[in-house]
Amino acid sequence: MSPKTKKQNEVIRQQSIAAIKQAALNLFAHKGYGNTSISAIAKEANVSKGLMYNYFDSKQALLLAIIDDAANLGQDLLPNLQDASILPKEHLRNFINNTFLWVKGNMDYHKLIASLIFQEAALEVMGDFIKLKAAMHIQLAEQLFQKMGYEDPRIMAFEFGALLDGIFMAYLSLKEFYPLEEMRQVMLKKYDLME
Amino acid sequence: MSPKTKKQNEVIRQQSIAAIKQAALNLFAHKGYGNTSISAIAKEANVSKGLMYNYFDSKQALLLAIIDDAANLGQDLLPNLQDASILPKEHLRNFINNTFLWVKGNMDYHKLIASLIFQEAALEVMGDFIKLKAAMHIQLAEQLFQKMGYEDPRIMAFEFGALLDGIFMAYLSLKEFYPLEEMRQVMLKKYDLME
Amino acid sequence: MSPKTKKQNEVIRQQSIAAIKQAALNLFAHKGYGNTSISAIAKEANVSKGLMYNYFDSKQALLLAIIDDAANLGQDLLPNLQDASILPKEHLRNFINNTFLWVKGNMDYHKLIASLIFQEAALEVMGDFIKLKAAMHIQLAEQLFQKMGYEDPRIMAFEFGALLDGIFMAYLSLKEFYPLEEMRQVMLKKYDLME
Amino acid sequence: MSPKTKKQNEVIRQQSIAAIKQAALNLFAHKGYGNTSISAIAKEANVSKGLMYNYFDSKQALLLAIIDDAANLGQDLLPNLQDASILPKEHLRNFINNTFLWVKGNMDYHKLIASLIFQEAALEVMGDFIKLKAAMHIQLAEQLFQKMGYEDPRIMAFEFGALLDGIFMAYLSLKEFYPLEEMRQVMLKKYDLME
DNA sequence: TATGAATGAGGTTTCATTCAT
DNA sequence: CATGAATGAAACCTCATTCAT
Repeated sequence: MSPKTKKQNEVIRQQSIAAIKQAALNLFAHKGYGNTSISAIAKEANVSKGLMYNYFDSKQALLLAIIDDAANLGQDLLPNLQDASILPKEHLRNFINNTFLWVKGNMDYHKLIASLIFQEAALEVMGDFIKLKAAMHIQLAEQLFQKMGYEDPRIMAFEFGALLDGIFMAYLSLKEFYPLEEMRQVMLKKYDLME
Repeated sequence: MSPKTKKQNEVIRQQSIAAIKQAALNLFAHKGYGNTSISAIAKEANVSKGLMYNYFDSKQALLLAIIDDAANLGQDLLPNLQDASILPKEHLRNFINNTFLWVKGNMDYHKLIASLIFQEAALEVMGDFIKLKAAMHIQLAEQLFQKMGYEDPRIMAFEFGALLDGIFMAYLSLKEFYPLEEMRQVMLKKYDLME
Repeated sequence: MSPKTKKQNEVIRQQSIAAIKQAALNLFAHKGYGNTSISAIAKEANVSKGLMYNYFDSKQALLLAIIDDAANLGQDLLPNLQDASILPKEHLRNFINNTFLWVKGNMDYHKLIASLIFQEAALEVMGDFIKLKAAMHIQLAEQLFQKMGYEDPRIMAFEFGALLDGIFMAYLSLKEFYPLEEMRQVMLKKYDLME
Repeated sequence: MSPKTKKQNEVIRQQSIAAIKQAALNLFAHKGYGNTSISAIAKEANVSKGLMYNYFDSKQALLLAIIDDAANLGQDLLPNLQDASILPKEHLRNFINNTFLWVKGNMDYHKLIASLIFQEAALEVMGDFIKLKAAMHIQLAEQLFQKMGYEDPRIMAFEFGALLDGIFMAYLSLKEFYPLEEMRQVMLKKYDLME
């Protein structure tokens, strides 16, 4: 009966938004964006369809919000090259280890993004966000390889990126049957990063 | 006055079927299976919606027919390991070269299949066809690495597969901006297959 | 190579027409008019769809042609009341016996007509043909009952008609499980027509 | 500001469901199930096509729901033979009177069910529901005739059923032109049930 | 803030009918 | 006389979105 305080409302809002995003991510990742209906998301999140439209303008807006979250989460992976107190080798090792950790812990985000890469319509909507990120990774790797004195850092960066992408793609497909940990070791060994 | 001969009809049928498959492959690959309507396919193929259903029982049957074509095309890539007159090294070199050629020449097929990997609904329908094929490639690579005397052929095969997948995935995304030819050289060098 | 004579052509025509009607009757009766496609009829009749349209202007025209055949076949059932050399009792006995024979021998016709009775659209198309026929039967029975000296021949005729219709309706539903022969005996006994 | 209460929603739901069923029954009965489109039902019920699918999974499910309603309505017709305080004669009289009343008051239900009997496809879907019911009626009549001391109750029951079916069939066809009330009297007299 | 009944555009599919040969 | 490839209207159905409460 008594009206909720602003703070209480804000908490409720955040909870609802989080539940919706969580449900949507789960369904988008496993069934695909096109095969997931708003009704299904609402049911999974235990809210009404109407509420979803209070927080997100459209199904597409919901997708973009999720992608955005993924991007923000991913930021932490990037080593700060400006930090001169850390050796390039260490940077690379951290990057590899962090990336493996992130993918293992955020399979749904990774799966969703991967599934969108092959849809031009999706790519347009996502405003080059993905391509940009891929380019950034490659560039960063190139700089590290250069600092480490490798001969052809650009091509090495491409190889590095392909290896990571290919490993994670197979992992998404095979899941627990894929030797993910062994592949991490392979990568560390390949760039002479074993501790 | 008389009806068309059987041969004439067969030619017409094959032309229509080819046009429909071609249009569908094109749209499926670029827009995604779920985002492509029968109407769009019919318009692209310059036939009526109804005609598609003369030749394919459903949209899904059309997809399966296209996947089947891809599978048949892909058969030729696999080196015949039984052929003892060819060295393992040569086998591997051929496999790599053929695969690069195939992907370059059949980008749409590759894109379509890649896009389906991340859709569980699609995977079920395709009856493990894709997983099977992937497994076959890995197994084949493992056998070759073993014959070539490498130490841990299984993990090497996984690395090999990841590298190929990652390269092609990036290529599909970046197209002419991706250094595909240089990556082929990288692979040949990596396994000491330069001529 | 040599052109067929007119007579030969006429024979072929009649064969094709008969085959089409036969197939259509069969399918209409068992699957229903609405659930039977022209393709199915053509396949069942072993002719092309186009040929059907040579002989019948439309699916509906084909239905009407079949109904017409049924009507003509049914004409023979009606006893000729003008023939004074036959007693009313004998007329009635013949009518009953002939009707049972006809229904048993022409289940498909009967089933088809019965299924159309409940569809107003069909009734309109069939131009009151069925209502007329039913009325004729009732009127005829009424005349016979009158001649036989019964008290309320009109109501008796309605009862007579209802009994016949009800028996045949159940027979169509239960087929060999229905005691058709026994019901014929019931009717003959009821009107004191046993020989 | 606040959402509708559960009770309000339930009322709305039931109203919509009733309107849809009513419209569908009307059209199914008069035009036939196969000749009635969802669009037509929606228009007749003054709702959108989509709403029908909120409440019924398919056109067929809608049909089944209507048949189910008819079955429930029809339950009341069956006399309770266990009730020893009522004479068989009375039971039979009640059954006849109730059935005539029911058919007069529920012509559409009766017409629909009758029309479905002749469609094998429909019969399969309805899971022998209709055949079962018919068999029940016959069996019940047989028991009554036996208790009443008739000689051949089984055949009498078949005759009884045929008469009822035939009367109602003709009534559905001729409507107000059919002497339904007189036929009821005929039946009561026939089994010596006049009060 | 929250609900879910309702909508309607658009998707997949069927099939009577046409027509070039 | 005969064929069957092709069409397109109309059927069934789905679902993102709106809106009264």
